[in-house]
Amino acid sequence: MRILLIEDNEALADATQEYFRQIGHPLDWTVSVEMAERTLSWDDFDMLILDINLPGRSGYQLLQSLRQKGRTIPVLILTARAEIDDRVSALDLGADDYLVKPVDFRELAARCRALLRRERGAASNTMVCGNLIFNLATHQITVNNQAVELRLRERQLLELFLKNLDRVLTKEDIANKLYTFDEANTPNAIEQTLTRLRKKLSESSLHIKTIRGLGYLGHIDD
Amino acid sequence: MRILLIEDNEALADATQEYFRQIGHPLDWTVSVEMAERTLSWDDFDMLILDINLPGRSGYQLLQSLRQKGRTIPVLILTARAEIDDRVSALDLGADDYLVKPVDFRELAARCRALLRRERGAASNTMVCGNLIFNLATHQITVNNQAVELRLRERQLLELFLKNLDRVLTKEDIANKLYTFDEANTPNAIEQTLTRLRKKLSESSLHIKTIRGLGYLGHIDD
DNA sequence: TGTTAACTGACAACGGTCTGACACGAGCAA
DNA sequence: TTGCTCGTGTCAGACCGTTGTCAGTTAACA
Repeated sequence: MRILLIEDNEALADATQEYFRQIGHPLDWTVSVEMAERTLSWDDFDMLILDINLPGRSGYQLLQSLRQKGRTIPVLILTARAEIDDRVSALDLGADDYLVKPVDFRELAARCRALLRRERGAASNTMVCGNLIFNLATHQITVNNQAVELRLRERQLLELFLKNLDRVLTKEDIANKLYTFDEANTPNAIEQTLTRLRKKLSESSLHIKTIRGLGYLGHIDD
Repeated sequence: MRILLIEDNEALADATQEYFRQIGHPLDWTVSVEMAERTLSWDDFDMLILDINLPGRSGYQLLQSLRQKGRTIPVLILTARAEIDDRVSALDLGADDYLVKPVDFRELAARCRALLRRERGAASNTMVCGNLIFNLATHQITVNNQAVELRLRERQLLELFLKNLDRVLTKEDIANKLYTFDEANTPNAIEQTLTRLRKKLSESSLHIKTIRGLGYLGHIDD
């Protein structure tokens, strides 16, 4: 669940990054449309938070060019109050939502969750896998109706496997989703987190299988 | 899926080789254009990563001569920031992509994957042969909708035969695709892997026929 | 039928993965 | 500041699966 923030105000960007880190969504940050385009050309994000007023090319131009290329990635626009009439054109250009500054981070996070949920085509905020229930909004996880306490990394990993059931995820895939650019780690960090997650989910019907030399496969197993 | 790196900086080459090994793409390395040409004349690679600034003949010359010979192999150029204006001419000369040093390995790997995918005919992410389906995205293989578990080498071999249906592959061809220089093996390693693959695919319509003294031929057979 | 290539069961070695122990930094309280 | 706790990454050694080798057998072709 990686998010890219395109925002030239460093203080705001820092605060946003920090908030999203705390709630468990790694968020990368670029200051300009040019940098964002470069990043998007090779890395894979689940959504964009895009400031409209940027030095150089404006956020609109980025949005427009993305949609012209047929990319459907969810985009949430940030706009200052003075630019509020822009919202119509923002939505017309293919933004999925917009938010007026100053932003309340909790609202921003909630709207992101909503967009990501819509993307998945899921109506509810919970993911279910056999006896395991994961509430994305409250971060509560239960196995057989018993609460299970997961740490941030474990939760991220679980969410990733639940979203990709019956699909092989390479360590690289996982690293790309869990870590931002400046958090490069040894592959062992993932193994370690996985060990911890497996231990905590030993009673659940989610089984994460190792495929040696390739990666991991999450599937239901009862 | 073999990649050749042409780079005179040993530290960088080592690190790249190590990273690619970890993500499962063996990578061979030569330090000069001359060596690369010799290697390319007798061995078969799926893509090149080419540094521009090399002692002796420059990377451009290699690229140019390859394209003049009509070779369409994907080439990704590495260039130092000072040479950034070169990118136009690099792309003009027939490079498929370029990257400015210092390189982020994840970006390098992602761009390589993108090129290889494009090469392979991006659209379809699955290869089908009768009742056998090989999903390149999820790495899952099914025969009659039953999952089949293959090991790394078996998967590589299967992919090779699927890409070369109705074409004879010599053992040497196969060795060239599966092994890097420093993994030289007896021909028996391939026979052994093939035995294992055939056993696991006994129910499938892919049949790998032995052509004594020549090699192997993969074809549909139902 | 003899010769040679290919096949395959058994086994060992290598290397990827797992996991306990520890290090380190952030957050917090005294 | 100091000291404590907690989360998470690193390290190193154990573990164990995959894969190459060996050797004996089978099949192909002259």
